[in-house]
Amino acid sequence: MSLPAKKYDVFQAIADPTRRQVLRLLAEKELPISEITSHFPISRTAISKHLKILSEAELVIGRKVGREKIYRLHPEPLTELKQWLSYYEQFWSNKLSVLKHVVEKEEESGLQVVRSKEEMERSSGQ
Amino acid sequence: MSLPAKKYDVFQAIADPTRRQVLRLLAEKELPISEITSHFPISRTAISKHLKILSEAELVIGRKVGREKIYRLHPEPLTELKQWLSYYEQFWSNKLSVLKHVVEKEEESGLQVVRSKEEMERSSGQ
DNA sequence: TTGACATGAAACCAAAAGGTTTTATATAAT
DNA sequence: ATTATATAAAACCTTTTGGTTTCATGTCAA
Repeated sequence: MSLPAKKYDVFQAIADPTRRQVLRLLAEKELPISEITSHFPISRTAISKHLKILSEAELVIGRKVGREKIYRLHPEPLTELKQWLSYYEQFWSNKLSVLKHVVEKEEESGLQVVRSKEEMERSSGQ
Repeated sequence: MSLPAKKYDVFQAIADPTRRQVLRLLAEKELPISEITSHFPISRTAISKHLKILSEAELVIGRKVGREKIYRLHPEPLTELKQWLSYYEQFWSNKLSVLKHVVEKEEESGLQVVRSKEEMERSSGQ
């Protein structure tokens, strides 16, 4: 009896450039489907499908108002992305973080680490 | 004449769960294709294709050593993802950032903003 | 109440994605 | 020299994706 099993996760949802643009739009303000569509060269139906996918990923929330369906941004699921990313941050970002890991390994191995001020500055440059 | 025009960008590259797992593996240490494959239930050829996609997105780098091709993580392109994400951080995360924007708007409009210490603390709670 | 508007839903389509199997080629080991 | 290993490349297959067109339905306005 597994859970509903969302068909679209955040990673898939943001993989498409059109959907990313839609998110940007909705970040400005909530909009009905027709208005969203007016920003794109594709059909209203296509946009509707993108919205359904974003909706399944819970990146947007739609509510019906009269004959319109108004969507707004719901950014919370992006935290999952952020967490995923955070794992890799240790590997790139500034050279300092690389140094940090070298140091941690050296500390684990019981070595004493001494670096000069000059070395620090060389390492932290972009 | 336009640039090479990468077929796969970071967003697409990380959309697939298998590719995300491959990245995780390579974060531990560099590995030849056959070893990577041994961690998955799919064929070596399939893994090879995933690696090609990751390679196009420049998330991994492969070098030939003897008859093996050894891949290692190259996380730099993830900065693009981070930048993309950073735009949305203002919208979710802590309530404080929401407050921050309210304040900015109020400041724009020339209003003076005064909040109590208690209000600050209430707003910053997870 | 009769259109016009906004969306929903279904049927359809071509291309891309994610696999497989088969065949070829270079390198290593015996 | 021969065989085993590691990968590359090509052909093929099925499902998913991103789009379209067409038709149905609910709501607003005249």
